[in-house]
Amino acid sequence: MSTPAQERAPKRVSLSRERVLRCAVELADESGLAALTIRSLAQSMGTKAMSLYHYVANKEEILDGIVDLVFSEIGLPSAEGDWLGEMRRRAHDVRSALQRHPWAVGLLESRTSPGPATLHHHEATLATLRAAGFSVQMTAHAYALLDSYIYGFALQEAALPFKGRDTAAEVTAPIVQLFSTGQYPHMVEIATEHVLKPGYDFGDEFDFGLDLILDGLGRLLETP
Amino acid sequence: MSTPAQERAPKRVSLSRERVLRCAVELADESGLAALTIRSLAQSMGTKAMSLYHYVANKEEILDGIVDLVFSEIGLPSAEGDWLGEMRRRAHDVRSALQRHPWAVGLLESRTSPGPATLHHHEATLATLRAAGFSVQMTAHAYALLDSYIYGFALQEAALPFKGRDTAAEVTAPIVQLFSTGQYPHMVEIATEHVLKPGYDFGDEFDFGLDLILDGLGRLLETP
DNA sequence: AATCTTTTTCGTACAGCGTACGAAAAAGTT
DNA sequence: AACTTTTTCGTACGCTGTACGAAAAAGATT
Repeated sequence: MSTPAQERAPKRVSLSRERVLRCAVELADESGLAALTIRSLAQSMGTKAMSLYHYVANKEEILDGIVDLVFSEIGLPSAEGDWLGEMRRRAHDVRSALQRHPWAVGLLESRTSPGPATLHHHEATLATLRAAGFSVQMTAHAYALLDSYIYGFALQEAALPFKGRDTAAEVTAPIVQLFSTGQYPHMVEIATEHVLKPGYDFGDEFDFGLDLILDGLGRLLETP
Repeated sequence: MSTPAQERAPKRVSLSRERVLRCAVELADESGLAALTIRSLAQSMGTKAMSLYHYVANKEEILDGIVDLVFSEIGLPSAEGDWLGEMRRRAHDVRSALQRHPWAVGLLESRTSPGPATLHHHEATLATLRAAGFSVQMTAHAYALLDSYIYGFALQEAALPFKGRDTAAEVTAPIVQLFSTGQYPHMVEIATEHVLKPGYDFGDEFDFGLDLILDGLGRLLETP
């Protein structure tokens, strides 16, 4: 080690738009979206701020780019497979991608120009629903419903002060203590009888809603 | 008019935490979250930046505060009413609040300390579900599902480049032109046969998903 | 009315942000 | 070796949140 281990060695790598975006994702994953500044990104790539502007027009383009990069990680559903399985798998894939990159959820709200990976993803999903027999209208309804649920779940998950199995207790217990016998009896009830139970993971709630939705959609497909 | 009509008259008003937050909401509504800076907020109140810090500790507290203010606009569901009607009304209320204040959706992801109005809202919703006969576990499932859907829908709505009835065409038509006979046939299909139809409003999709979800929950309540 | 105390305002300053501009350096071509 | 193109980046500007301490205003007490 030449540098006295103050930070991750900024290994100098030949630049490119692709690499800028990949490093941006990495940096956001490690340190959060707020830490993703042009200067810090440049430093993590072993270069200087203004050098990046040869590959991206501005920061907006970086944000658009990393959102599309997240979508590119998600496998495309197949119109040939059974739609229920494909939609369930897709839902899980999208959720886990948004779990790996929690900052992406907050970015979705402000990105209005989808990238190519995003467009391909939408196209493949629509194709699968249409092939399943849904009408054009029904496909629009179903897609809006599914994505609303997935994004909303990811949004709530990103806002949680804890993450994963058995990690809620540390945060929740003192709050419950504070509220007990107070003005929030039902929140305390949910906390003590559900959240604080061993093995609790908010992520487990995902399948409940997903199955209910897919069930409802399946019902509508059968009885037109 | 003394000042030559350059901006909205910054009517000097006696300060208070309450008023700071209210003005912050107003400013974010009018000019977007990015325009909500300490300096611009101060100017809109006819005072100077540092004066605000006597009422709020920092900007984070302002963001927490305005999110809670949005929740305070939403009527509380009643545990006495029929749960289905109450939950439907609540869903619509939350959605329209997030439509009035689109910036709030993006803020939800980063706020981990809910304010009093938010807590009261959660408490009342949980109470209604429990009173309807849902078990503790089922209430947790139902709440996560409903809020995921509502937030996710609001998120997608906020990301749309158009808003309201018959406004999609202007934005969508040129894109369809660009893509037609191209690699996105199903997106074009949805656009031409659904989105571009007169009277289209993405907001109308909300009820489809909401009814499907409430239907599914009702079914689970009856057959335990 | 004068003095003292507390509350409220805000001028100045600083580090960090995105990025415009143009020069310097490097790489590629002839 | 000379010229051209591509790539790097030093400097500077206006913006951000906010630390610090002084100034001003308001209230209290004598």
